[in-house]
Amino acid sequence: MKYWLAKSEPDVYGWDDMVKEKEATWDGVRNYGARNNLMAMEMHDKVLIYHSNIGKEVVGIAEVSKEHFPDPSDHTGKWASVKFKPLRKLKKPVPLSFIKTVPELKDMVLVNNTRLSVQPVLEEEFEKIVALSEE
DNA sequence: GCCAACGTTGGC
DNA sequence: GCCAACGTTGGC
Repeated sequence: MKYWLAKSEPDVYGWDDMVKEKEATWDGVRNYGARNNLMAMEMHDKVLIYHSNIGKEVVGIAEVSKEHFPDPSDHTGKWASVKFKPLRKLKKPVPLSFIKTVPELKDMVLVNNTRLSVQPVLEEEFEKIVALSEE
């Protein structure tokens, strides 16, 4: 079981849109690092969904419901896409500004490489964020 | 709206 | 293969 974090701008496609559609196709990723992460995902891996720009917070947990396949929005055949199924919304969103103050989370890619839109998360980090969302 | 950080492109 | 120029992302 692996853990990930995926970013999305909520005014383009956010948590609520995922829930409405029951399953989200994560396409349009045009960054090699992010693509490599998409391709490393396996069924049922857990994914934190993060809202960038508006909110700047982790809002929910999803799981991988379809492993990588060619990105339908791409015609070069270079890019990959996956599908996520929303599992549950966090009781309380966990904002980036707060994550930055938590010593256990200071090494998260989210904090150190703000521009990577699909990134790995350690199990401890994942658990910590879930715990923080329930305080 | 600005700007820093980073990734990608293209000239050499 | 290096590096400058440029474009994009995303926090503030």
